[in-house]
Amino acid sequence: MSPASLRDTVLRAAVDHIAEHGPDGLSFRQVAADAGVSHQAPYHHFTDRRGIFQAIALEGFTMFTAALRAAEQRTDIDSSTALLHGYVDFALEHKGHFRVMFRNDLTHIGEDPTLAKVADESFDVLIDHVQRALGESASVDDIRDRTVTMWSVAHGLATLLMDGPLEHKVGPVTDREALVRAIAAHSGLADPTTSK
Amino acid sequence: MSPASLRDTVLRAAVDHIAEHGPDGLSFRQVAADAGVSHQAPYHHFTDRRGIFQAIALEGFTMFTAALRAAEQRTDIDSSTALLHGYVDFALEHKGHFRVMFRNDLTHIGEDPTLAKVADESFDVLIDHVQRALGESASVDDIRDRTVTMWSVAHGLATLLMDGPLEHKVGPVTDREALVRAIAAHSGLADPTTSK
DNA sequence: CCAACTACTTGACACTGTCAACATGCTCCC
DNA sequence: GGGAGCATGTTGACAGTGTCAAGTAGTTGG
Repeated sequence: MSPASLRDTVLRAAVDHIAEHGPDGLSFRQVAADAGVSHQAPYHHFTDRRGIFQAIALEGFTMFTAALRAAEQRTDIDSSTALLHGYVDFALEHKGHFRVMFRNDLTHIGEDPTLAKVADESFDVLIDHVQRALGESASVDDIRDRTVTMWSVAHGLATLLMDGPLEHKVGPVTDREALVRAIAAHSGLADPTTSK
Repeated sequence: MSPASLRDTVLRAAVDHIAEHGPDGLSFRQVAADAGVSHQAPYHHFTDRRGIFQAIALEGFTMFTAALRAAEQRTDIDSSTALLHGYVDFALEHKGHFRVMFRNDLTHIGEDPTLAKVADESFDVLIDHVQRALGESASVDDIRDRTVTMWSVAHGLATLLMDGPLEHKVGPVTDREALVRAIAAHSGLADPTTSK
């Protein structure tokens, strides 16, 4: 097994497991056993159990930033709706990462400057977007409030869709595209005067 | 220790612990020890570890429904903003419960009809509110979309405030009242009958 | 009065994360 | 070339965890 391979094997196994069963049941020893390696081998790639989560979150936020930036470039829908779409789609398509990224108790992001920086870049995509949409004359407070609004809608929708209570309550979402579009409209996100 | 007392003691200790350290570090044996009782005693009140979380979620959703209904009655602000306020305030004032309520992996709400029913009642407050606000003529789709929007904003804001990334990014929220009000306004939540 | 039940105990088991000490191969440098 | 150092892995041990099993007081009801 080449140098980076075991690390990668463990990481992918962990992400897959988390996507399906959540982060809590994840066993350090189990992933080691699944990789056909001794129970201590992963310790040479991650300082401890938390290290795996930090690595997953790091990878996740990196992909997240790229996904949001890419979504913003869509030309078929207004950029705010596109950003909302990108946020929700990423969460649902990368559950293994997303489930960890916002779990402070798992990552202790405050104690990991590298991780904090990468996470910041993701959020900056949102802030920059709002800033650009509102123009130079916008007040700091206005930018803040709109960013928080957009972020709340996106994050709330993503987590509600991912964890189930929403679908259980309002029925299965057959057309995510339409739902996201409707919510963007209803939440004032897609207002033509504030989008590109 | 009287009959219901140990159950209550364990429950309260668990809620307190979760509010401070999250649900994952919670140790069945530790709470038993803290209560000055043998490590197996709690099993007579909760079938297993999950049973504690189900009990917490049950209690949580019951309080949540009451809190949302109470918030809706406020007369100083419009009822949609009030509901948003109620949602966010409950989350931040009952972290120990809220952290568990939406963690399907902890409660397995689908396997517990009683819990599912109580949770449904909470969400019904939102649905009923939107239905009442939109009036009889509103289409099913419209009600659904607006409910999901409102729910997303509320849930997103609550979780982002609770887990920190928001405050870390946009600075500490000194005036939650004002922030909630601004978000309600920006997200078209305030007075849904005249927005859009 | 005794059988059933509730509330709780002690004891054991497999499993977990982590510390420690040891093996093995690769690379670098004198 | 050869040894030092390091990365990668191993086995062994430890305390702590959730949970099954069996036993013990105290209460209750027929």
